[in-house]
Formats: sequence, C-alpha cells, structure tokens
Amino acid sequence: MTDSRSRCGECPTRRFCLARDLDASGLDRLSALLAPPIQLSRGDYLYRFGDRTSALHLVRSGAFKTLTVTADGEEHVTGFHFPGEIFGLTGFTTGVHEDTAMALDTSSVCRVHVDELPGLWGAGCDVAFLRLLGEKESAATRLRILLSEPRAASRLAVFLLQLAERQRRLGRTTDVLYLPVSRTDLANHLGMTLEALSRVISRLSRAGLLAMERMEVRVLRQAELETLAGSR
Amino acid sequence: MTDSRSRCGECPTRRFCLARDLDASGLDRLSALLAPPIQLSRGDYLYRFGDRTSALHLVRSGAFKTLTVTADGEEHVTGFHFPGEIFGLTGFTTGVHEDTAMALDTSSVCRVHVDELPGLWGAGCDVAFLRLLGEKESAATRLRILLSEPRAASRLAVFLLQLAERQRRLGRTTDVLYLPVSRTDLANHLGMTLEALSRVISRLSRAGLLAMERMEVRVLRQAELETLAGSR
DNA sequence: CGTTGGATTGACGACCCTCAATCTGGGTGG
DNA sequence: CCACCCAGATTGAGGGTCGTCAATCCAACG
Repeated sequence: MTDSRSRCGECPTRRFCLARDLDASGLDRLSALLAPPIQLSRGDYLYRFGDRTSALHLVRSGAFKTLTVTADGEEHVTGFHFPGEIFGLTGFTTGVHEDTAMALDTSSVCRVHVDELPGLWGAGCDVAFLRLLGEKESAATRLRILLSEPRAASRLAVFLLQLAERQRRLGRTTDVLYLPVSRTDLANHLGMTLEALSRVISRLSRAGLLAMERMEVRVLRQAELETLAGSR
Repeated sequence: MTDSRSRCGECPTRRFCLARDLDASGLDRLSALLAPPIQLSRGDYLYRFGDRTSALHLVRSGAFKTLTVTADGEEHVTGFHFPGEIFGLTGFTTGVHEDTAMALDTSSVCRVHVDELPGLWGAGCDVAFLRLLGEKESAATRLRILLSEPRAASRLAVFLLQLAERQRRLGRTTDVLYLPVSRTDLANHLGMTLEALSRVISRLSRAGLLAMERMEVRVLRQAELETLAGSR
C-alpha cells in the first residue's frame, strides 16, 4: 500500500504510459489525480460487452485480451494488450462497451475516467496521450497487414516479430516472448483455425526456428523468421 | 469564400465531426480557431510517408485512402476514409507520418494542429473527440474481423455492408454506395488478389446481388449479401 | 483410474494464389 | 478518323494451402 504521492513514481510502466514525459513532481500530481490501479487475476473480466463506458484503460502490468461477438454469433479475439497500451475506446461510440476485456494473467490496469481527461491534459500528459493513440493506430495497421498475409506461417512469423518489437520497447529481452494465450485464442486472433496454427507451430518447431510453451515463446532463429514473414 | 464566422455552420459534415455537439455560437468559435479546410483533387497527396506530423486530419467531403509500404517493399492500402472520419494519427508515434494519404476524388479536409487541441478541448469538442476515436477503433476492429474471414465473397460482402452502414450514418442512401476506388486498391485493402476480387464481383453480378462501376456500387439484394457475409 | 479439455495429426475437398492470355476502354498520334 | 497503345479488368488452367471433419494423443484433475 504505497500512498498516492509515490504510486506513479514507483510504477514499472511509467515511461510507457500517459506519465511518459513527467518528472518526479509531475508523477506525484498524476498519482493524486487518478484512482489506484485495479488488480486482476487470470480470467477476471475487466468489463463486459454492454457495460456502460465511462473510462479508458491503460495496462500497468500483465496482459489482457479483448473479444467481440459478431451478429452471427462468432467470437473474435480483437486484440492482446501489454503494459503501456491503451484500450477500451470503442465504447465511446455508443456509451456502452462493444467488446469484453479479460486478464490473461495476474495483471493491473489504470482506469482514467472521461471527467479526469481535461485535468490530465493540463498535467503534461497531452503529448503522451496523442502518442499512445498513434501507437494504437500503428499497431492496428500492422495487424491489418498481418491479416492480409495469405500464408499461415507468414502470419505467425509477423505476429511474433511484432510481439518481440513490443517487448523490446518495454526494455525486455526479445528472445523469450511473454504470451499467456491459448492456442485457440491465438488462432482466432490470427484469422486461422486451431489446426492450421498447430500445424505451423509443429513445422517451425521441428525446423528449430522457435519453441512455444503455454506462457512463452522462444525465438531461436530470428533471421529465418523474418524471411518467412516477408515471403508471400 | 465564406468568412470564418460561418464556415463550420455551413459545413455539410458538421454533425459528424468534432463540431457534432456544438450550437451556432460554438460553430462560430470553432471556425475562428481552425484554419480553413484544404481542397484537393483526385490523386493529390495530403501528406506522404516521412513528412513531419504536426496535425491530425478530419475528412470534410470526398474520400481518401491511406497506404503504407512494408519493410519488404509491399504496398498496403490501410484504409479508406469518408466524411466525419479522423485519420493520420500514426505519425504521432515518431513525429513523422508512417503512411501516405491521397484524395480519391475531389475532396476537402480539416487539419487540426496539435497546438490547437487544448483549445478544442475547452470549446466543447472533448466528447466528440473521444467519440471519433471510439468510432475509429470500432472501424478498425470490424475490419480486422472482416480480414479473418477466409472466403473472398464473405470479405467483399462484409466490406460492402460496412460501407452501407457508414453511408447510412451520414444520412445517405444505402442502395447506391459511393466508392471511388480502383479494383487494385480494393483487392489490396481486402487482403486478396486482383483476380480473386474480379472473379467474386463477376459471380455476384451475374447472380444479380450487386452492380459495381468505377465510382459506385449498387446493392440489389441486401438480404442475400448479408447471408454471404455470415456464411463461413 | 476415468474423465475432460486442449492440442496434435491425418485425409479430403474447396478455395485461392500464381502465372498467363485475352479483353476492354480511353487516350494519343499519325 | 482510325489505328495503335496502354493500363486496368476479365477469364482460364494448374497447383498449393488451408478449412473441414474426424480420430488420436496428452496432461491435469477429481
């Protein structure tokens, strides 16, 4: 139970979120403005489809997935979210969430109510906010390009390389990737069937390019993965 | 040459952009804050990959496309943008644009510099801004789901239905869709080859579901198109 | 030890990507 | 005015990949 004066100052993600540009006193001010982070366990829902939307969310630690159900009843995993990433904006269109957010692991998230945004704007978070929005759109664009890749192996390779890049920006190692995601969810997110993903993983594992376990992926030959990513 | 006091008040898109919630005096104030819209002709570049990013853009009339070139030299059409839609945020990540924006037709666009954003926040545009961001993420999500559709016919059907929905929200008819896009660009955007798209269009035209010309699409049997969209 | 859910592997068929030829319409120049 | 050209669009043939259906395997758990 750290008090509010130092909470943001001690946050491991403070260089990657709205606090990116703040100095010590700025961090204290931000801590005072915001409610304490929300703690969640694996499988906990942060919000569900149809909940009233009054805030946006920033991942502090752990990982989240968001998913939607389309008109014809199909479930789609629309994104995985790691520290420093913003999500939950879709709800602002209609005032209720259009997706469901679930913690993939022990996680924490900072909730920013819409009423608090003007205050943040004056607290030196304006540039950081735009930057987060830009990174969000960039990520969405890269995912779009990934999904128009016709071959399943290329899609997986691109996804893993993008995941490595996300981890690199957080200052983590890029040879062991943190990915607490089931095969089913990953296949769904990458736009392929569970079987197709399983085959690709088997093939690439046998070839010695990577090793996938429940929670982490080891990239053994990044160069060959990059070749795969670029070959149509 | 309308003067700044009435410019936004006369804009046909004022109910779909940042000015959404403003009354007459609010519209006057907004007109005074912003520079006049930028006029472009078909094929004109609004900005190019690598240009310095100092503003975001809102479509006032016409249509735009954005495209990126990936590391391996492939060109990808990342989006089509219609009145009331915001684009050009990716550049805020690094300070230079990561994509290129081109007018698809005679078009106009409102440019909002980052320095002007705090002023807009105080001018009653805050909720509208969040709403535009939410709509943007919603659209990105829908496109993601579209692209994970395995069959080409379903992808086209979903795209056309989403286009109809966009037009409906602008108060236009949904049986004739405005789409000033080449086959090549559309195929690229939908993640398939030119040939595959051509075949699908031929097939659906022969079946009497739709009629596609250079600039517009006629949806002749919406119900059957919806069936196609939902059938995996 | 049996059950259960997730993951893997196999066989088959449909769809799409690739390569290639043909067709169409608009613009230019002789 | 017509022949030519060129880019975009259409159509065709063949092969590879993935989706589907189904059986099997595996580990965790009661």
